[in-house]
Amino acid sequence: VAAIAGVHSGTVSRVLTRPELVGAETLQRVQDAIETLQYVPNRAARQLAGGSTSTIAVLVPDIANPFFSIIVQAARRHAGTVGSLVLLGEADLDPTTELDAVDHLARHVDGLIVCSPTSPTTALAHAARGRPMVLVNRRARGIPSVAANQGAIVALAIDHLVSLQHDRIAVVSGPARYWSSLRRDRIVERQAARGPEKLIRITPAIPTFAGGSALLSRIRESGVTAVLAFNDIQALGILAAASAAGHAVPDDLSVVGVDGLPTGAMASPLLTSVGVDLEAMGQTAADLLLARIAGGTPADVEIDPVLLTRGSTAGPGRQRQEKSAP
Amino acid sequence: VAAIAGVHSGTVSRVLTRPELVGAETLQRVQDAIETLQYVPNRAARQLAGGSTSTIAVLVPDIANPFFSIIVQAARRHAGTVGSLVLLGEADLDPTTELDAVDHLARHVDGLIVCSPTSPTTALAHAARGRPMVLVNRRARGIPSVAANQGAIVALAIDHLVSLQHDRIAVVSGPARYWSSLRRDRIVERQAARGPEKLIRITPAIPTFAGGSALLSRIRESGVTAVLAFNDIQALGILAAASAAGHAVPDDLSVVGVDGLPTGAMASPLLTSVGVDLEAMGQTAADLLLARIAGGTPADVEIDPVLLTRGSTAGPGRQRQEKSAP
DNA sequence: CTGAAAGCGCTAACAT
DNA sequence: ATGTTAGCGCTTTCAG
Repeated sequence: VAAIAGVHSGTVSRVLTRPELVGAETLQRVQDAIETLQYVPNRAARQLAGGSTSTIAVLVPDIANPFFSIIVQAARRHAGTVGSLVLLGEADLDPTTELDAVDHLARHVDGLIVCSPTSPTTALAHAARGRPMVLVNRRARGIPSVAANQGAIVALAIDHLVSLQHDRIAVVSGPARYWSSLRRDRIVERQAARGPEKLIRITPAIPTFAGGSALLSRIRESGVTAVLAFNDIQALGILAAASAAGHAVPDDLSVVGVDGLPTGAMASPLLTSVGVDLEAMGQTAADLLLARIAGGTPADVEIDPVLLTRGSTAGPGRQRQEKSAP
Repeated sequence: VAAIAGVHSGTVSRVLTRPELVGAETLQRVQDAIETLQYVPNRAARQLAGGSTSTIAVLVPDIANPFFSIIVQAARRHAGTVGSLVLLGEADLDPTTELDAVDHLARHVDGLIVCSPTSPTTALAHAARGRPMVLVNRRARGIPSVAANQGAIVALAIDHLVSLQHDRIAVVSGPARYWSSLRRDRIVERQAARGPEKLIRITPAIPTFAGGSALLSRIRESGVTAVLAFNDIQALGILAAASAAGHAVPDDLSVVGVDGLPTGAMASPLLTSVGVDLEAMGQTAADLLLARIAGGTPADVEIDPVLLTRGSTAGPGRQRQEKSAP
């Protein structure tokens, strides 16, 4: 490129990184050469010379989980629009693996997005070696983050159930490892002390399909007419167990999930869920990271959920009423 | 490292890449130094100097699709065991995007795994710039590949339905862009000419939930008692539409999916499916690629499916019989 | 078997 | 505004 544009390689570099420092005519000539040569700069050389790698890392606990794969997709797409590649890391919900992964990935990228981290924030920051980082589903001072508004999630779900006349509602906790889970717990606790409805906390529970299924008996024993699961997958487990046990949903039991995953709309009955815009989360995370890499100041974004009213919720005791009606 | 082990940097490099060329005592000394310093070589410098990047790329049409996210997970894990990082690419089911992605990714990796490619093989190979590549769900001469055994998938599904006494079966095609879809079409065609059962081909069809739902009327009109969908998601769409239309599954209609995705086990009724071990596919793809990078010869692996008999299939006309019983 | 030296392609200071 | 120079951290000849 330098040769055919008749300039020095240093000038080509400037055209690529700080075009405002280059004369208009030269700029044009170099850009033409780049175009005709289909020239693409070498990232390895760039990184080595102290420039940017145009690569970010996205670290998730489990890429096979649709919750994360949707976030990764959105983040990758957004990063791609500015020419960044993405390195994918997995942490397996293990703090040590997570720190190792951050430490390892940080060496090769301009910045990283860490989803649902389980290690202490300080350890994370240390492992990132000063690289810009944004946290998804966790807030920490000094580090930009994007998280679902847990307060609104609980409020939307409980309000919906209460408006349906439920007054005893089971609320299932999530893994203690997740900040979002802990935060939701606190909110539920506060709400339990305040609202007229009775909130029965169910914990510990595993937020998987099997974990949800295993919960059914405890839910029934607690005498509730409705349950707010930790997430959609767990809610589907409850749904399946209920149907297997001959309990009608929503007539005997209303079930509300969280996240609004596509799979919830494939169940029967269709799962009522508090939907979180995961694409927005992923895209926002990428946005925040790119801004931070560009030297911007950290920001914390909260994603507001929306209620997806579907078939798994209804008023309590509909069946009982029908049965007692002669 | 070179300093504290008292050797030249070139020797450190040899220890890392071809330890057999180094004296036993020196080797030990350098390895100790590496250990105490927690030294990790710089990939950018390595690549620049002509060495390996210890990075591979995995390209999928859509990472939010569980089919691919499971493959990616398995491939990434396997690559991770030998210290390789993975760059994630998405092709959006568009041949041009796909070629661009391959071309772009190939510059930065030791090799690539391309899942369900839609571009011509020669174009793919060209875009890969001579980098080792393995294809998933597509066979091409000269390029290693791993694919599900489509013949066995069709055989398993049809045999199952025939053994249940179905003799008119709808078979739904997949996207013409997919090699696997075309291949399955050919196999179905051959089977249609041979078997005693009547196979009604339904095409074109979109392998999504909505695509499946939209198919219900055509399926009913064809007068079949069972349907083999292109994949699980589409099958779930058929299931949902059937239930919405008041048709009982499996009594009025048996439905068989393909892939054995977890979500199929969360539906109601549980989806009968021809399961493909996607983890094995991902791991095998990584295996083949690493072997190829190491200079091995290309190989083609076929993954054999297993039938997951669940609730969405039964003998035909069960309901009719019951109704005509009295 | 190991040290020495060249250079991968780029960026960032410095010089003009 | 552009050319020049000196590396970035490694691998790879080539000597010894």
